[in-house]
Parts: sequence; structure tokens; C-alpha cells
Amino acid sequence: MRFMTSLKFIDVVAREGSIRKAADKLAITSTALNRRILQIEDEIGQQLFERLPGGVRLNTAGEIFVQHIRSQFADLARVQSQIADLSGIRRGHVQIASGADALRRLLPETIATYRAAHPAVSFNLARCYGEEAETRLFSLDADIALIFAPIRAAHVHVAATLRQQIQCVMPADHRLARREQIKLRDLAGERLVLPTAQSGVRQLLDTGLLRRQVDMDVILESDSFEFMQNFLHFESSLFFQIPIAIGAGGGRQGAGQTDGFDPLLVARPMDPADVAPGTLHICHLKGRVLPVAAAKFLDDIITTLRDTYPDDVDQ
Amino acid sequence: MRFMTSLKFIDVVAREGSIRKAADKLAITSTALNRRILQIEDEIGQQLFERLPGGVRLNTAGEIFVQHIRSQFADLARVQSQIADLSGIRRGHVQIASGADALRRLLPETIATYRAAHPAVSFNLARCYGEEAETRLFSLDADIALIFAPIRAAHVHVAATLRQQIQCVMPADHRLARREQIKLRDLAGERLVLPTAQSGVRQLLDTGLLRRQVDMDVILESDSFEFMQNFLHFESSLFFQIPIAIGAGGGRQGAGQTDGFDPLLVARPMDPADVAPGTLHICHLKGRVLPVAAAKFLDDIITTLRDTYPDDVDQ
DNA sequence: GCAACGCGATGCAAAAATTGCACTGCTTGC
DNA sequence: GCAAGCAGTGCAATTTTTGCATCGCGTTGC
Repeated sequence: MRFMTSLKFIDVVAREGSIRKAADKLAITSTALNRRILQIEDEIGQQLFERLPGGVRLNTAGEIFVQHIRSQFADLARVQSQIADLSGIRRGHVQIASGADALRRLLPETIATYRAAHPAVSFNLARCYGEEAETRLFSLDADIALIFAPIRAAHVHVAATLRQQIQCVMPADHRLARREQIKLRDLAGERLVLPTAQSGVRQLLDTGLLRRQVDMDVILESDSFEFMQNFLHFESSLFFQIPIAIGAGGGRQGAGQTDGFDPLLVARPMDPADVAPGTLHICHLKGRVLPVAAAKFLDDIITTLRDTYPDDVDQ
Repeated sequence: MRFMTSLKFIDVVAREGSIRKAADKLAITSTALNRRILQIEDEIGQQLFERLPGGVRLNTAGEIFVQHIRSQFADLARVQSQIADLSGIRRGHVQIASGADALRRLLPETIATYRAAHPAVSFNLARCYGEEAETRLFSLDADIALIFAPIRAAHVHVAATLRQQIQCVMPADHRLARREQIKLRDLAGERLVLPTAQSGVRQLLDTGLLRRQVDMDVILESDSFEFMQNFLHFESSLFFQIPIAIGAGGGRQGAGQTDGFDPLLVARPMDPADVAPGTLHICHLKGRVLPVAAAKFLDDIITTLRDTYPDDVDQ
């Protein structure tokens, strides 16, 4: 794409914050890169970068222009995907930003199924914390975001939502395993492993815990499902997850069957009166036309979720 | 804008339908242009043009790609306009596609007022027939369209509408000039000058005339207001217009005052029961972010209309 | 307080690209 | 069947881009 190189260069310089670093990354000399940038600033008639002693930084005009550049690249990808689709071959690259929850079962399965049908489509998966997923949508580093938390950013369009009741995961022989539903006061005296503070699950738990002063024993905080799962084999304790992360069917009702999940562990739903159900948001950037490959994959995710949780998907 | 030239070249070739003609227009040799196009087709990995004996024509992939190119140019204009606005100077170029109606008073006045405040903004006005205005929005040759006709195209976003009752224009001493409102049967035996078939006014009249078989004397068809107005000085007859075209205040009620309009002519509204009011649509391309200059001008038009016809503007 | 470092900018020559010219092969219209 | 108009190509001239060496400037570290 020779006709886009200068723009790509500006994008990289903006990300690196230094012409020399960007030049290294782009495998050209800093002087060539420097001159391209000067030339474009000249053509635009506006400086795009502030020159600082330690490098460069976008000024306001530059911010606007770089946003334009990124949307051009994203749109070019869309065009190429659409053109490739004309000849019957779905081609393209789908970039997904997701919290940990969907990475466990939903995305691996859905992507594998999709790729079986369209092997020419490649994927990029960024595991995001906090509001990083929204940011990625905005900077066009992600086509689709899966966010288990309230959406704050105005530029995000929510294509579908999935209600998910938080599950309490415990050893199969735990005393609470006989319960159909777990109440917060049941947790009194239990050893708990909680997700880290920025996670959506943690926020829902905290909201519930704030109201009822339950005296619990938080022995660990972790953002790794895998760690928590393995930890339970060594020390009997409880942790929390949402159904899509553990492959449990029928979220809110929470039958506790966790197909393919560790057989020594069981999941039981929290009482919705104690801990409110959370919402998984499937999003893309508002006003954006997704590449064919990404748009169809988005459809696939929603269809999969609708099949698995028929009552809990809203569009 | 060196970094856009190759794309601009493709756009021109698509418009000209021939590499040689485009090369002439671009002041380069056909061979240079030819090779740029081959190179880009190579980079995209897809042919964009069909080669015909008499020139070239876009294939489907090319159509998609050229649409992308045009939207890039339009978006670049938006970015530049926005960047210029940062330094307090409104700069840019506003392209308007309009039927004849708005060209007479609304646009000249509004543009002049706007330019008094922002002299660095230039304008382009295309007088459009039939569906050409919609087409121009789509091909991004127009930012704003003013259309007095039903909107069919799905890609058009209507920012505001103005209801307009058709007026019957006649010599001040005509027998019908004493009426407050004209009914279709009043036109029996009158000599009429009608707008040409594609005009919105004509379509509304035709719809009314179809239902009531009025025997009239159509002596002329014309799409030029100026011609019709002058013709009435030589042969006593009637023609039709909408208020914005003749500067009449308060459309539907139609007081007939036509400020600044030919003092020998008067306008009387048609009875809405006979001829339905028409709608002027102020539109832009759906999903598009207009350049600052164009967006603000759009606001100005709507404000002007709201001031003049407070009851007839919808948004 | 001075030297070393890293940064962006610039002059100049080498390298790479774009361009123009001359020409080919093709189709259409007369 | 010949002239005209079209896209495509080999080759040399030209223009643009790149890399090297170097400058000036501000910060950092001793």
C-alpha cells in the first residue's frame, strides 16, 4: 500500500512519541521519516506535532488528523474485506478487545467455528483491563469489544447484551455445593478469592457486599481464572465467575452444569437479590461500518450467545 | 496533498472513463497515469477497472474502492476544516446541490450572510434536476442538498423539512387576484405555464389535477422561474411556485406578500385540499460527518427558515 | 558546571521511483 | 482494409526519496 505509507508513518510516530524510535520500528532512517513528516505538515499547512526535547507529541490538529488516518486505515480494511467477499472468499483480519471472561470458552469456540468456514480470516485478540477495550475501539485498534461492565464512553455502540448472573465456584464437596443458590450471608466465614478491583464481577460483588456487612475472609485477589481454578485444588476456598467463562448453560437459573469444566469444581449462582446480574456488552465503534469479516463474526457471536442463553440476550 | 494523488488519479479516471482523457485533465502523460493505476491494482490485489476497447470502466471492486476514495477526500476536507477552526478561522468549501426553488432567494441571502461572517469559506452551487441532488450527495460531490420532492434514496439523511404550499402567480390585475386561495376548478379556462415534469411542484399539481378533471389550457412548460415571470408581462397567464422561491412570508396561509418580488405580479396559495403542500428537504449523506464549514452553514439555513416560516419547519 | 546523551533538523550525494517518449497490439468505425 | 483511439511496455531522463554526516538544542548525570 504505497499510497498509504506516509500516513502510516505519522500514525507510528504518534504512537512512539519519537521520530527516531518510529524510524527504527519502520526500518528506515530517522532523517527520511523526519522529512516525510515535515513534508506532510507543509502540505496540510499545519504543524501536527509539538517538538519536545525528548521527542514529539501530537498537538490538537495532530490528534484530529491522526484520528482521521486511523479511520482511513480501518475503512480501507473494510473495503478490502468487501472486495474479497465479491469473489466468494471471505478475507480479512478481525481485531477483538475482550475482558478475560469471554476468552475462556466463548471466543475460542466461536473463532474456531468461524475459521473453519473462512480460513482466510485472521484474528487478533487483546485481553483488556478496565476501559482499555473502549479505548481500543476508539483508536480503531479493535473492531469488536466484549465488555462485562457498564459502558461509559459515548462513542461505543452496543450491538447486543447478555445478562449473566455471577456464579460462585467451589470444590464439589464443599458444604455450599448442595445449595441451589448462594446468598451473601452464606459466605460468612468462608475463604474467598476475589477478582481484582477493576473487574466487572468484583464491582457487582462489592455493590452487594456494601449493603450487607458480611464478615468474610478474602485470602487472595487475582485476575487470572486459571490461577484461581488451580488454587482451589490446594486450598479449599470460593471464587466467582460468570457463566460464559465457565461454560455453564442457562445463566441466571444457573443449573451449575459446567460442561467441560473442571469436574472437581462446581458453580452455583449467587442470589440475584444479593448480587445483581451483570451485563456482557458486545460492542463496536458507533457510526463505523465494520469490515465484512468482522461484521459477520459479530453476527456469529450474537447467534452463539442466543443459542446458548436464549432468554438473556438483548439486541 | 502528495499522499493523495494516486487516489485522486483513480477518481478522475473513473469519472472520465478513459486513462488518456484523465491524463490530459491531470496534465501528465497517459503512460504515467496508466502505470500508477496498474500499480495500485497490484497493491490492492484486484483489478479495479474493466478494459474496454474505448477506454476503461469501474468493475464492482472498483466501484467500492472509488466510493472509499471519495469518502476519504470528503473526510479529509472535514479534517482540514476542523483543524482550521481550531485557530479561530473558519475555512473550507461548502458544496450544495439544490433544485431551482432555493436558488432564488434562500441560498443567495443565506450564503451572503454566512460569508460576511466567514470570508475564508467558499461555496459551490449545483442546480440539480430530478434525482441528481441525491446522486451528488452519494458521490460526495455535494455536502448539502435542498430537495423539493419526496426523498427515495435510503442513503439520504433529512436534517430538516419545510412545508410549502404551492402558490399561483398571476398579474396583479388578474380576476383571481382578489381570491385568498385558489381552487383547482378556478383554473378552468385559464392559460397556464407549468413547470417541467420532473419538478416537485409539477408532481404535486399533477396529483391534484388527476383527481379533478379540470379543463385547462397549458400553453407552456418551463423549468426557468425567470422565464415564466417575464413571460407573464407579455401574455396574461398563471404559473406556480413555492413561497421560498418568491420570498413570500408564511407559506400556507399565503398572505401573498412577496417582498422584493415583481410588483406587477401577485401570488395566491392553492387550496391545500386541492393541491397538497409539498416539502422542502434539507439533507446530507447519512452517516457522514460534515466539515465544520458545511455543518454550520446547514445550521444557518435551518435557522433562517425557522425564522421565516416558524410553523412549517420540522427537524 | 560541564560533558555526554538523545532529540529533531539540514546539506549533500547515492539510490530509487516516477515520468515521458517511442512503440506494440488491440478494437472500432468508416 | 485503413485510420483513429485505446491500454500496455521497454528504455532513458528526470524527479523524488533515502542515507550519511553533522548541526544546534535541551536534558541528564556526575
